[in-house]
Amino acid sequence: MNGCIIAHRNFTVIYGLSIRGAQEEDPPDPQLMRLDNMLLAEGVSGPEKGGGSAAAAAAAAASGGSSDNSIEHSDYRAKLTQIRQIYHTELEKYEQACNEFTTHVMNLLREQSRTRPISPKEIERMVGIIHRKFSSIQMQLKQSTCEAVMILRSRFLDARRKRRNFSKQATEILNEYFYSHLSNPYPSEEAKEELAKKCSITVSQVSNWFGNKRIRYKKNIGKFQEEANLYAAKTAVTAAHAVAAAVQNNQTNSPTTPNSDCSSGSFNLPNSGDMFMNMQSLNGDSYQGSQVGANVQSQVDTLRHVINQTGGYSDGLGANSLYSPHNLNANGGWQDATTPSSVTSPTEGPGSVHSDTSN
DNA sequence: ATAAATGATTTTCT
DNA sequence: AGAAAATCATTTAT
Repeated sequence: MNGCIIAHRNFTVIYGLSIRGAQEEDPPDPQLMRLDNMLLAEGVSGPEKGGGSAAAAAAAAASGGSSDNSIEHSDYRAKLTQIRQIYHTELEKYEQACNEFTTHVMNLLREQSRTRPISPKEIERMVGIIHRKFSSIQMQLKQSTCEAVMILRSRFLDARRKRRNFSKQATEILNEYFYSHLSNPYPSEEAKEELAKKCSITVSQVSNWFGNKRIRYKKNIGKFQEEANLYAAKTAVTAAHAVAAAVQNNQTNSPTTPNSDCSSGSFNLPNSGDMFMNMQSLNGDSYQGSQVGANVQSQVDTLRHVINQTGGYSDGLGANSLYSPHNLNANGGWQDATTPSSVTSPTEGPGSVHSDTSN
């Protein structure tokens, strides 16, 4: 009666068009087909799997110690076999009841046929009605079984339920990368692999982390200022060295370093982009131009925090870190530093600014 | 015990 | 495909 199909749309998507049955039902009910496919795929309605239940039960009953993966998996399998048993016994019961009922009705009709002529059409019609009724009951059984299996799956297979925080050093590494690439915190696939290796997590976990970090940083920048300063200071030394080296290398012609007053937060990406282009143009040799630009850009990011921090100087008193969301454009997205916004399609403008996150 | 932080998933948008 | 946004379920801090 309820909508297990609606509640778990994923499964309908998964099982909707997978297995082509050898026998096609006359009424090709798509819902019934989905249920059948799913039950088959989950091993509920498939072959009986002889020692499956015994093995699972034994494994489950073996030891109740650590919360390891194998224990949970066996537990899952035990419950699945339990569901399957219930399903099969119920199905058998329904089948038996159906047969008994039909024979009963047939007997009744036969008795009546003595007093009244009964056409075979009528008998057929009655049988059809009975079968339809019982098949609808069967479908309800299948549906509730599907629901149970899905609940079981979500109970055991949802990674959200066994989430563990990353190690301290892993978050350290990730934060370092994030805040030193604050203007464009989108690590490439290679960078993601590198980070995953360093943190001993998977690449998709790195992607998850950056997705969460970006959205949460953007949503409440004030909450992350402390952290930003901390990690900027942490990489300050190396960043300073690198920038110094880069500047020295590029100062063959002394670009007079105008160093516009971008002290209190008006440090926008367009500036960085110009800087990058200038350097590229005056560098002469265009090789690795993008790389140098990116490096300098990241250094600028880290240095910005250092400047803000050292500018405050009074470390016990003011602590008024008041720099603005420099890296975010008006729409609330990170500005793309790599694509210099070519003139081809200026379709989007600063339309609606409704970003007032006051929680 | 409740709120905040956090990792993972799902949905929506591009 | 990949990211943003919303949401979920757990861990951690208060």
